[in-house]
Amino acid sequence: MQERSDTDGAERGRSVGRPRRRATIGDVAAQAGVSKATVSRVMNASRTVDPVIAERVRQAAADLEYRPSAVGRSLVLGRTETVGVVVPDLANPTFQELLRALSRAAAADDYRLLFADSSESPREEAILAADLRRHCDGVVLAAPRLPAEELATEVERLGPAVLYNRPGEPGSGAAVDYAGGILALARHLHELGHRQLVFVAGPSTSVSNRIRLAALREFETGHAGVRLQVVPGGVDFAAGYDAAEPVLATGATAAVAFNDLVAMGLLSGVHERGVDVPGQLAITGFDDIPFSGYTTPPLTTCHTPIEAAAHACWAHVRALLAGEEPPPEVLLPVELRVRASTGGAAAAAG
Amino acid sequence: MQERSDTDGAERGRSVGRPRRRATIGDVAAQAGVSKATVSRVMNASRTVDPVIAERVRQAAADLEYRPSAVGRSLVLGRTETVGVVVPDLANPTFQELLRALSRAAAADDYRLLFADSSESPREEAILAADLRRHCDGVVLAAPRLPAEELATEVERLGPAVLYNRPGEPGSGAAVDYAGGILALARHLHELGHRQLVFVAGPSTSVSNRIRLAALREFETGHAGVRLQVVPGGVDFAAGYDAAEPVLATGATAAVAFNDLVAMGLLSGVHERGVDVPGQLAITGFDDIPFSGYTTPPLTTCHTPIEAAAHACWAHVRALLAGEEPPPEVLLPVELRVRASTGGAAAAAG
DNA sequence: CTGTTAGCGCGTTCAA
DNA sequence: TTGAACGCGCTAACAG
Repeated sequence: MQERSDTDGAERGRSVGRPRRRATIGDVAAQAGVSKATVSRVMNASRTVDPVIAERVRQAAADLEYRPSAVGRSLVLGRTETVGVVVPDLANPTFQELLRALSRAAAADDYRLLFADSSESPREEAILAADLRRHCDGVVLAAPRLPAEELATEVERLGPAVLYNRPGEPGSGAAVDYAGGILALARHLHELGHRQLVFVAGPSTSVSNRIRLAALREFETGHAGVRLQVVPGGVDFAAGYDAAEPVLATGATAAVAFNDLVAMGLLSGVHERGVDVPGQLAITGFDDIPFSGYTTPPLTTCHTPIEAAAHACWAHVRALLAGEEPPPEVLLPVELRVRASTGGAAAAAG
Repeated sequence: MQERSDTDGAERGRSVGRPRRRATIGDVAAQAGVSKATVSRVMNASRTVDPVIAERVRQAAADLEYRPSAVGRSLVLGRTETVGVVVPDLANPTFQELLRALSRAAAADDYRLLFADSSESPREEAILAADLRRHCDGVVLAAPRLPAEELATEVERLGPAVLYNRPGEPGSGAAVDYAGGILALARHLHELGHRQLVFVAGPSTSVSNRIRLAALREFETGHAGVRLQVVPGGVDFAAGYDAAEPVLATGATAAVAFNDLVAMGLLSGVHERGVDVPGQLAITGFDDIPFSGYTTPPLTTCHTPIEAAAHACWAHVRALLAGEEPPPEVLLPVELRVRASTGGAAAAAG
């Protein structure tokens, strides 16, 4: 009656803890009656081994549930077959897609990915990258927030390092054509008759934010009658939501948001204030995240080919790891997606 | 004039390729005029070392840009301080949040995460988990799709392995209370007068799908007059969108979707057919992903505490790695979020 | 075709 | 307090 449930505890411990030592190559060698070198050859599918012995080794490995240690292998080979990835914010669907696509590309070459999220902090970014790098063969820095000179130093120090969305900087693998995309959006709004524009900015640490802003300023100077104002924003839904009041205060008829998340937040914020979109305010986003087609109204935005970006970055990584000359930076073309948040579809039809 | 741009090529190669060998502990030892053991002690902040010598070592390390190799360290320590994570589909915001939170929890303990996406394939899942496991100290399997027996075998084989959303199975670290959540949704719909329900199912490989369905069936038997139908769905937006026709064909007045993504797709699909939500069809989701509050109408759903899930799973991992008895499985409470897609808010007010 | 040997980079005994 | 020696698990040279 007062017997403690030792059985339970033991069973549970056994099934989860597995205190028993994992088999090593030596154990398998002993069990199969061969040398470690032979086991190694069998495990690496070297053809220069007697089929009978090979089978014996495989049997021993199976019996002992032998799993070659990647650490031992990495040490002698001098490579881990692992690459690190640092993103500024995994909450952004853009970086999710990048991570996913990168992971698949890496897997196709029998590589794995170490992951880290810097939470938009440039300091964290450098620290995380250096930490990951110690454990793997190279790193991909997605839209790093570090200033150009520091970043160049980091890239140099890190060794194989590839940048995404840092066009023109050393180590750049691929970058979205933000200038082209923003110009397409601006032209689209201009054609619809908008002259008072407001840019809901991203973080000042974001290079792509500066590119967007510069493109808009250029558009402003190049088109008489166009006036551009700027309100601070951020990277996420909340930033856009909070920008609703400042945006409306500018009196602009069209808002260009840093990205789709900001645009969606702005949409929500102005809706609550009874503002009609696109009637009183047209809104555009950037990225064409999966949800942007299903807001109310659906969002006019720029589609960015993330999968192509991931493949370009991986090709760059792969070349560096192979000691080859990396391919030139890829400038990823964007595609305007006109939806109802600018009333563009109706205008185009009419 | 015809001079080739060798300078360019060389500079580029230098800044990216870094052919020169990375410094090892031996190099630092030689440079500082001490033994490798002393360098090791300094790098690991052992207090038993002369401050003057320690400083000399640090200087040498800085000069040589020495980065201790994690591989060498892992080999001798017998641990990598890395843990693997396998998710069925990173396109789902739920798993993004889990990965993010898990990553932060791991980082707090100076661990890193290896990442893999199984694309909903049970086979891939086992392969990826085994592969990751060779490179690290343990794995977290998020909502694995493997059947119970095979999964139990895998968990046993993998060694430190923790499951998310496989309640009651060996290795389970945390699981969302889907039964409780689905019942809350069903009761909510029942109170609003709905009797004809339709469940837009998830993948048959998903245990949490079976839990949802079982809970709904139980609700059906326990409440006279309630009729439950089931249509096949899936995990994403497209699955919900494609289910619009079958759902409408059932004649049900309320649809319970597998998750928020499916609910959003369904919403979009029935909208296109001119169906009023919630007037002609009430719709509920599950997970309360960030976008669910901003659809039109906003989605009634169940909020799941992903961060708590991640922390529970990490606590489990941490205990296993320390050789301690893991904490008991955590059943994560869900919270009903009533929004306009069921008209619940208005009904509650009226 | 197989075994022996050496060593990848590091932390940790044990002596001095 | 420091250094020499050893070994973690594995693969690559070389010899047989």
